[in-house]
This record gives sequence, structure tokens and C-alpha cells, in this order.
Amino acid sequence: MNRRNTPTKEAVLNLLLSSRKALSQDAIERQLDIEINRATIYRVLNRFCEDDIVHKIVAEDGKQYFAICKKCEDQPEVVQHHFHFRCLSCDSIECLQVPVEYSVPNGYEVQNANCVLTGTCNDCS
Amino acid sequence: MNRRNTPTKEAVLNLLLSSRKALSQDAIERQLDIEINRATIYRVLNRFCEDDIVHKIVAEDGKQYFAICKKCEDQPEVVQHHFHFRCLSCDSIECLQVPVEYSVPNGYEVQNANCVLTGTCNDCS
DNA sequence: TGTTTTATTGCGAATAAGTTGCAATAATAC
DNA sequence: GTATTATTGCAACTTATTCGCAATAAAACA
Ligand SMILES: [Mn+2]
Ligand SMILES: [Mn+2]
Ligand SMILES: [Zn+2]
Ligand SMILES: [Zn+2]
Repeated sequence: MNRRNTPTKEAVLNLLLSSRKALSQDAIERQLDIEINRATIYRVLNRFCEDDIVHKIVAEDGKQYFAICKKCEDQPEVVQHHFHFRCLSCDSIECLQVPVEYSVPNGYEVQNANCVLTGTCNDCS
Repeated sequence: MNRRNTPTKEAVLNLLLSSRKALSQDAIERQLDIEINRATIYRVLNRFCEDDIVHKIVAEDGKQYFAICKKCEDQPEVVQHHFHFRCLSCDSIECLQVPVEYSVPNGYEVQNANCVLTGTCNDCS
């Protein structure tokens, strides 16, 4: 299943790269200068997830948001599980450079973490 | 907006009280012995949330799950923000007695936390 | 106990997010 | 240039949740 380069893919990727925020399909479609079909955007995003180029966050609004997995400058693995913050005022979601720390009962095996803090961000407070 | 006692309300509450898991509207409807309309179940649950009898968890499947806010035995405020665990094998969600610890950048104000760990639970591993 | 008030319910329709099948298009390899 | 097949657009579909509205029934009250 070899990947191909397409204008769509490039456009979505560039948008995510230039955005400080995690974006929903909806937001991506609106912010793109070219028109891309909804289903296509989802497919591109899901492919990015499979390829670990992007990670998906599900917020308490039940919607999916996507953000680049940036290796914050040098550290190759800051990408681990980190908190996300959703501002109720400006309705934006961003990755926090705050690792998720937890322990689980015996016999539990954690594969993934989806952690979203909600409140007011610095810009809005 | 005074609350009234109804069979529906009691039934849903009892089910949640007796369940070790967080339940979706779907699961509640299925597990109830009496028939209750979908919309009604949601309304009952949302009222419980308003009254802090129940808390809502949104999992990465985008669905809402509801669990009793039990004051784990004595401690009046174990109810705080805690992790939840979703087992991909038995597809169940439970509250973990594990508090969510985090720090946020200056100027950020956290009002709520929705944290779900995903993997395999003890029963399934 | 009968009457009034209004919270709660059921129903059907609406909304919204995300997915899927299929045929057409277009990267990429040959 | 031609063939292969990943990608796209479109429309239809699924699933979760909400909403308007009229009917029902708790609870307060006379
Ligand atoms: Mn992130
Ligand atoms: Mn919980
Ligand atoms: Zn904000
Ligand atoms: Zn399990």
C-alpha cells in the first residue's frame, strides 16, 4: 500500500504544520484555500495517523482533532502521551508539552491515552 | 427547576449504582428491565450530571459514558479528576482510583479533565 | 380529596460527525 | 507511453445525541 503525493495531502499537511492548534476536519476544510471533499480529508488524516505523522485527539465534544506529531525541537520522543488543552472560550485545542503520568492496577496494559483538559487558555484569561 | 422522582429516574440511578462500569445510553437501555425512551435516558443522565450525581466520560470512540460519582468509601473528595480505562477487548469503561496529575502553562485555568487510558484490562489480559 | 402547576416523558424529526461503496482520476512504476 | 492501483469526489449511510411539542403525571396546594 504505497503512498502517493497529491496536492490534497500536501495542503492538509502544510496546514497542520503551520497551525499551532489541533484541527478538526471541519476547521481544515474551512481553512484550506483549495476545495477538498470531506471524506477525502478524513481519509488523508487517517492515513497520516497510520503513518504516525499526525495524532488524533477526541475531545469531550466527541469530535476528532488532529495535530502534527512534532518532535519538539530535539527530543525525539516528546511525542509520547501528553495532555491536550481545550479552551472553552476560543474553542481551540492544543498539545501541551506536559506528559501524562499514571499508574494502573495490576494486569492492566495501557496502549494509548487520550487526555484533554478543559478550561480557559492564556489568551482568553 | 425542582426535580421530581420518577420510575425512570430510579431505574437508571439504580443501574448505575449497581454497575462497576461506566455505561452508555445504549447499554443502559439494553440493561434496563423497563422500557425507556432514548431521549429520556439522555435527559435523565444529563440531569444527573447537572446535579453532580453522575459524571460523564467521552471516550476515543466519541461516545458518552456515565458513571456514579462515588465518594470511594470515606474520602469525600476522591471524586476529583481521575483516569478512566477503556478495555478494547471487553469494550468496557471503568473509573480508576488514579488521580490525574498535571501542570499547565501560566495563565491557563483548568475546569475539567477528560482522561481515558485504552488497552487491555485485568480480566482480559 | 380534588385542582393546579409544571417537571418529565415519548415520539418523531433534526443535526452532526464520520464512514463506505463505487466509478472516475491521476501518481508512480515499468 | 502504458499499466497499475492509490487517491479522489460524490452520494448514501450509520450512529450518537439533541430538540420541539403535545401528553402525562409528580408534587404542591386549596
Ligand atoms: Mn497532541
Ligand atoms: Mn469516573
Ligand atoms: Zn482560548
Ligand atoms: Zn477487558
